[in-house]
Amino acid sequence: MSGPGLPAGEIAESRETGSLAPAVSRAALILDALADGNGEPPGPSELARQLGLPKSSIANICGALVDAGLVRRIGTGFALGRRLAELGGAYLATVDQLQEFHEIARNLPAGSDETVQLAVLDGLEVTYLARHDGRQPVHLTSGIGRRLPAFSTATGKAALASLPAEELKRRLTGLTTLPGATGKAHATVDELVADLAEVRRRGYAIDDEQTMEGVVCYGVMIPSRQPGEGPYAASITLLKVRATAERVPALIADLRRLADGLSRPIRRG
Amino acid sequence: MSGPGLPAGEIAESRETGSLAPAVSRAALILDALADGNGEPPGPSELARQLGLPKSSIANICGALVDAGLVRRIGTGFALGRRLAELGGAYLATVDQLQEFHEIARNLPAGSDETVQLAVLDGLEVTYLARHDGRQPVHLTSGIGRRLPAFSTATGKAALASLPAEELKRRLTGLTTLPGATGKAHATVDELVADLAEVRRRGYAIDDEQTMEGVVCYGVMIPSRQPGEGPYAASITLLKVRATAERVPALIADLRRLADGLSRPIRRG
DNA sequence: AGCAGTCGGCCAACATACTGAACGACTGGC
DNA sequence: GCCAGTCGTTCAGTATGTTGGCCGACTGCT
Repeated sequence: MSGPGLPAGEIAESRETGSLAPAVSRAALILDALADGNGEPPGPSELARQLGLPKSSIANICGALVDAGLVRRIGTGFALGRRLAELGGAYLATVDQLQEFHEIARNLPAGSDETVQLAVLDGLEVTYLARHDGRQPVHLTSGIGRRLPAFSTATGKAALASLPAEELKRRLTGLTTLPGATGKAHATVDELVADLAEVRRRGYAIDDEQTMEGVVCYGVMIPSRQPGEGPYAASITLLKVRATAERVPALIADLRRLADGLSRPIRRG
Repeated sequence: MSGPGLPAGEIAESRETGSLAPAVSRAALILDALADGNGEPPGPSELARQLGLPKSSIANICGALVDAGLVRRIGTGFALGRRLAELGGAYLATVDQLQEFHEIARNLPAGSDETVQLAVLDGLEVTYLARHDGRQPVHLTSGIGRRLPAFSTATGKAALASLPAEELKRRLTGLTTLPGATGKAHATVDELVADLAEVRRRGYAIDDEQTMEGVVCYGVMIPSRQPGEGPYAASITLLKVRATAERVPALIADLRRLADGLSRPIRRG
């Protein structure tokens, strides 16, 4: 989840500057750092080094986070706490398309056998919100809450292609090469823009082994019912050997069905 | 999720007192309030009234939370944000029994057809961490991250029964009647203690229509591998009409298998 | 064992984040 | 169409949260 390493102190400054509640912004940075951490739970000193913040402040904020259940203590170190699972679940409960997604995905004629996912675009990344596990023995999926680059996933490209040209340009300003490009993924912004034009023309996005070798994804954009939420996208993931000439059109039709079902009815304003 | 209403101002004081980073504690209170909210997204005034805190402070903290992605703006109101789903997912990823749970639950001879859940005990409540959806058409489950009282659920009672007598007594001090008791659920602490003794003797907990009419749950305790984490518990949920004399022993055996599988191997210290 | 390096936790002085009141805009009712 | 009530936002003074330094304890090396 972590990006390329920034010099200590800069990462904190980048979001903390001018906040009206610095302690809260710092707490968020701490949570992000704990979410990235893979090894042993870091203590106050380790966190202070990573974030470029005073050791005492870290200790104070972590103490408050522990009291709130957002962070738990492991020995003298810190790790994410239970209440985050609860709050994450509460957030997902506010996405009213979620339950309909599961209902519809279960009944798709072709797609119900495969892995179907729902994601939301945020800047240049997508966050996966729901997953329908098909009946295939191999599960090729990202977990709920996983964050992936938008430009190398079918969901991300479908969502990016739906943005107004100006908005897309704004999000790409300052970038010429795309970070973390490996294998078949796009390496430059120009390649991405050309692909997105193709997506708009075709009506759906294709991730042909860009995320993982031997795996293809098809994605369509789904308009959000909730104001202020970036566009959603749904995708079907399957092994490339299963993506036969007769199956793919059926899957695309299923994605259209899913998009229709999640777009139409509006239950609350 | 919300308890009985406290007078405005008291709920905030109850956790904020003496915090070394008040803004962070207040931010956690705001998140909890947003998680409880069912209606329209509340604005600063509404939140200030609920929590008994100054309106300006709420606005400042919410601004920082929005910048961090933990909260999103809907018009002039606030709702939980995307990053909570990511952090919740990151927390679940630290529970290394989770993936094994899914693997084992899928292969249980009898239980794989039913709804199998994994929960963690926290005080007098349980938080559901994972769910295996059986092949039964009706899904009778709480969502991931849902919080329920420990004394009326099979998971909660299995976990409570595993606590040392002193620890259990400590958590129950000050209580004589159990809040929110309806229908067949225990109404008094004495009833609960007697039931827990029965659970210890029997080896597993039973929720016989205490949570929902027509639905029974069987639960077993699962020791935690992670220091500082309360005991876990697994349960199998099914319609009472399906809980026949030949099926129940098989389900109990499956729960034992699940508990064994999640207890034994330790991969990281 | 002895020492050096680092750890987490604590305290008082300072800078700063918090807050109460006032502002402009809006909605609904008499 | 006017007024009352409530909304969200802004601003300056002060209380308060932040912080650098210090302490005691621990671990790993020589």
